[in-house]
Amino acid sequence: MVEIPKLAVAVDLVVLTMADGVLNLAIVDRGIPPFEDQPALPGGFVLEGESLDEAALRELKEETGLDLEVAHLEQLASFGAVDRDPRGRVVSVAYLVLAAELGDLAAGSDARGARWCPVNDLPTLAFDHDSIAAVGLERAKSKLEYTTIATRFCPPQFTMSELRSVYEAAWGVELDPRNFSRKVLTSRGFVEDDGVRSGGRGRPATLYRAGDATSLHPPIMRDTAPDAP
Amino acid sequence: MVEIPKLAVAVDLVVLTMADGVLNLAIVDRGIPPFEDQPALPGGFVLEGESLDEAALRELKEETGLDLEVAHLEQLASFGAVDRDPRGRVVSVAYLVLAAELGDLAAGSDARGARWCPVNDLPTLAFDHDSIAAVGLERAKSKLEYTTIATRFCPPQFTMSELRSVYEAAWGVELDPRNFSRKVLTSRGFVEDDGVRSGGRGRPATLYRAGDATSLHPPIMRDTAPDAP
DNA sequence: CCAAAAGTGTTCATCGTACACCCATGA
DNA sequence: TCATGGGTGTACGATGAACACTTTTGG
Repeated sequence: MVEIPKLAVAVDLVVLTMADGVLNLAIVDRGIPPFEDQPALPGGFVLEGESLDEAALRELKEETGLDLEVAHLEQLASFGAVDRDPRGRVVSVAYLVLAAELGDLAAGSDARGARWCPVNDLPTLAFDHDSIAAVGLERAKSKLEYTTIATRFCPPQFTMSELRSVYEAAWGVELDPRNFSRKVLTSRGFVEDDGVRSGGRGRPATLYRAGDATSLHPPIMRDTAPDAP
Repeated sequence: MVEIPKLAVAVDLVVLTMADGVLNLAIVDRGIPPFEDQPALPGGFVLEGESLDEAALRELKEETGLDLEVAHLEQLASFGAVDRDPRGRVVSVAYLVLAAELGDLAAGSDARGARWCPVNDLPTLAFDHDSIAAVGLERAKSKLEYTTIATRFCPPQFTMSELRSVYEAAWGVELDPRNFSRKVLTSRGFVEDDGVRSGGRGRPATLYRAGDATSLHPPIMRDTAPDAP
């Protein structure tokens, strides 16, 4: 058999959470070259004995302390430009992680620090991580339309307002609370009743938890801007 | 710096075409172990000096003679189970290729033969290629809904019936020719007028060519089966 | 003139949107 | 009882499905 070229394979994580009414991205400050001290996505190399998903889970745990109980993880895309890493040839498999609001991040092994950053105010990231983050953001926005992942941005119990604010923050629009509520409640399996929350001003809100359904039919469509005239 | 593990990286191609009114998948018969003589997806290892996309294009050219003039190519997903290849650790980046009807396939370097196979009558494939093919098929079906890729299954000039038959074959449904025509023609940029074809029985059909648009708003939705009662 | 294929017009149910209105609580 | 937030009912325009009907060719 001819010789098989071998390449370094990394996983990079686009970790999104909802905090203070805006989407936030997890960022680490690199503690080692290349791009030392520059912000980047959390991630690391895939080891020989682990699958891609296992590597993503391990990095997720190491960098954010999250596990799958509270987060949604899915593969995003792979990035393999020859010169994307100055150290040499590295193929990166990007993952998308969605989670409810978390505490502060603890810096991982080769990171100087880790923090949340509002997606509308992102710094320039190392490597091609700007592109990767952009792909992840767009995927998250578009999956809100036809899946129930919005519930993954919410705590186990949430109100209709909280769920709606996920859509509003991600899409940058205002949605009619009444029509939104109806749409969610008539989508079988999107949410289940789970008690009532009193304590705030105004009428107590019904609490919901995520339902069994993963896809939405019909979708909740955002008005993607039609072509310019 | 700590040592970086290196892995073999392959690209595998899910090449779909429309022939005889059904979707067909490109299959090669392996000429070398492992899985010698078994059917598999076309593909091969990524070389050190080429990007993932370049590797996919190269394999596409080698295995089918296609180039991007006539085909649509997009990344599908990456597969990285530790034991997916008996030779050792191989991460595979799968690509989806859509093309109009092509001639016969020429077997590539390490393939004994290559052929088209109707997707409803697929043999068991080597490695985890069954899963990869399934993901590719599902992706193609679902992209018909909200993108204009259906035109990629058609020759440069096509009739409305031909375009409709793409949807009917992929989804296994019958669509009303009149409503379908209206929907396509009112989606700006989906198709452009391109003459008339006479010669068959009946009224001559208008010819169309692919338009500029890539996404459809609103989508053409298939009735995904609602949850069982 | 008839069959076959392409395309138009019309009707009706359904869905999204906008918004008036009612409900339940804390201060 | 008022302000505040939560939720229902209703009217209207847009969209999709079903299908009668016209148009244009070949035999």
